[in-house]
Amino acid sequence: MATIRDVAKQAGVAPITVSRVVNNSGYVSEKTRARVETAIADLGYVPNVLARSLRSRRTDTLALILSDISNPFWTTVARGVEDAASDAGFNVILCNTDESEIEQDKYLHVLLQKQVDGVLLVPARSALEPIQFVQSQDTPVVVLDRLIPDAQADTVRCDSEGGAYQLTRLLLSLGHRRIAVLSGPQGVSTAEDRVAGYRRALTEAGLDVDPALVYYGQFSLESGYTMTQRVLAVTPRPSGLFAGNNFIAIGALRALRDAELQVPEDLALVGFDDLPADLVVDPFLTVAAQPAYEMGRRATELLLARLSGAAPEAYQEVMLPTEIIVRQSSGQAVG
Amino acid sequence: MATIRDVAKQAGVAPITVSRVVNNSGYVSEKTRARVETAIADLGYVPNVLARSLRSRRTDTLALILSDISNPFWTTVARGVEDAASDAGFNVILCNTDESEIEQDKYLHVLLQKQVDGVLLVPARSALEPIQFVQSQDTPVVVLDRLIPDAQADTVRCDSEGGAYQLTRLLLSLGHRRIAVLSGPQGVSTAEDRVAGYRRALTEAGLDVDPALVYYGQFSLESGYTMTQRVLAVTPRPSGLFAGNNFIAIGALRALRDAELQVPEDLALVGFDDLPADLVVDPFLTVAAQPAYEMGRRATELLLARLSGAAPEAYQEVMLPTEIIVRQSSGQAVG
DNA sequence: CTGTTAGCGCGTTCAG
DNA sequence: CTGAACGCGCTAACAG
Repeated sequence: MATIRDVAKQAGVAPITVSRVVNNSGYVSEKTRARVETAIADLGYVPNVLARSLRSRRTDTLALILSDISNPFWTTVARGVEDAASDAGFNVILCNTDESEIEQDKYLHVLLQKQVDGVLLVPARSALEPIQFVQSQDTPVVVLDRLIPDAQADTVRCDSEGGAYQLTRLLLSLGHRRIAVLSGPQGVSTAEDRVAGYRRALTEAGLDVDPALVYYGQFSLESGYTMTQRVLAVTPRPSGLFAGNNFIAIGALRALRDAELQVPEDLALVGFDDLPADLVVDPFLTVAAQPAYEMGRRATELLLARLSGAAPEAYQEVMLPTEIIVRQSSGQAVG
Repeated sequence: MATIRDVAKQAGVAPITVSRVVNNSGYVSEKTRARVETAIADLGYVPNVLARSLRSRRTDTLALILSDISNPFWTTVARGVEDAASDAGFNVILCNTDESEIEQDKYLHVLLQKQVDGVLLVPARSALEPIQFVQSQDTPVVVLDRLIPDAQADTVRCDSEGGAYQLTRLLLSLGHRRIAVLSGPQGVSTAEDRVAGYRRALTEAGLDVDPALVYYGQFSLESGYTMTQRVLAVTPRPSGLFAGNNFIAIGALRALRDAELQVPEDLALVGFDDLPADLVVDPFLTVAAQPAYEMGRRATELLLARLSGAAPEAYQEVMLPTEIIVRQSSGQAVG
């Protein structure tokens, strides 16, 4: 609980000299530096960054707001953010919204109160206001993973539409004609884009989109389970299933197992987002994998560039490609 | 970027009055309150908690230092911490050490500089110094998941020894006589306790502990894979395998699959730490599950009790039980 | 190379 | 019920 003044007194110098030693700023002779360092060690001095930040007007802290860190996709994104921030000497505060705008806005408020230098936001919904609120406090934002139409902000995301298109094309090329899509919430761009890609692939193939085969729900296991049960009740039953994220895919697999249906024999399944190698013994889901770590890194680098003034004037829109990984769950060509 | 003074001026009151409105402290007449609130809204005023904390000497922030948030066990612990903290109006800063003492000590330093009110520490190694350092800054610590001998600090952990004992007994009761254990790093109490429980079960059953069947490594998939390969090279080959955590278990499963061995037909497998329902389609591992969420909650509640002075004088040592969940991987009785 | 002055934005203390 | 003065711990700006 020693302050900079205690150290200064002990070393027989002015507080600012201690500050220079601690921060490696300005000139300090070797001799005084040594004296100061001894005093610091003797007193067990730990600088108070609150006071530092209050004065310097920077906290070297970024905020990362996302839906749910327990989803391995977000865990990986967060690691990318953390690593990039850490390389630049920044800390990261992480907040889970569970897709709730209310939670999101609460967190934004708290974080701005904490004077974070920048915000990485995975928006719960496509609303402009939260972005504008952050910007009104002179704090830069990067929108991550999702698109907010008309937002004047940097964006880093993946090509959901394109990935969905390719996955659907894959099923079509294997001979499937009735394909259902189980997506996330309406109002979330990734959920909508994945349905859009699905539609484009079907339309291009000259097929009609059957509304009974298009589902919006949550990006959760429970929702995947329920939507799958509803799909299975449709006649004629589809032969292909496209899950809008990894949790929906797991929910679908359970529902299919409980209905005693085999994948891919009875139904072909493809999904968005791979599961990390650490978590699965035997990867067998065919997926459109997003470069989660890279997304986190890129977004953070962009934010840091804004902070340092190194970024170009115009807002950047970074779109990363997905990678289709074909495994067993999509099966072989049918009938 | 409006300050409390700007608001005061706009509302025609003193800054302290604004402070009273914002913090709901002291008396303010309805009329002035309304005027102040209008001014706050007009100016988009956001209080600066750095200044607040500097003055009040509390940040309402806790630190959580653990090995690796991408392990679902820790994700769940973190959720318990987050929820308990949030209920009490506290924020949590999370840091990953990857089991490195150097990283851990770096983070401790940063966190104390940030003036966190308390620390939840999953210690990378059984050293006293880090604990003492935190305490020297008048900051309370709760040691989480692991034991540090002689540490004068609250502790919340699970009964690793007991869980390991029961898992090993289970394998013994199924007729296995040669059982290998794949554990985490030496110097980490959970890794050592799990080996200790294994030893006790064998000894009690009148069996010798074959040193060739006891492995210390990392709590990682890679390590689990490698250790399993080494186990498989031992003659006579063991018929039972005890994995010291969930990642080691997954690594073991892969190694066994690559060696074209069936679980449980060729080898029975049991492990520590369950995988959350969200992540597995078909749980089949027999495990000693730890109440991860509960651990996080209890530890946080204890820390908060210390902060508020509500905790008893003496340091608490909370030990939670594990739950044995028998599934397919342990197989039926043999021989 | 070192020091002085001043003030970051807020809340505690004490006075009205 | 409201306000003035002061200082939390630190560093920017400006000397010397």
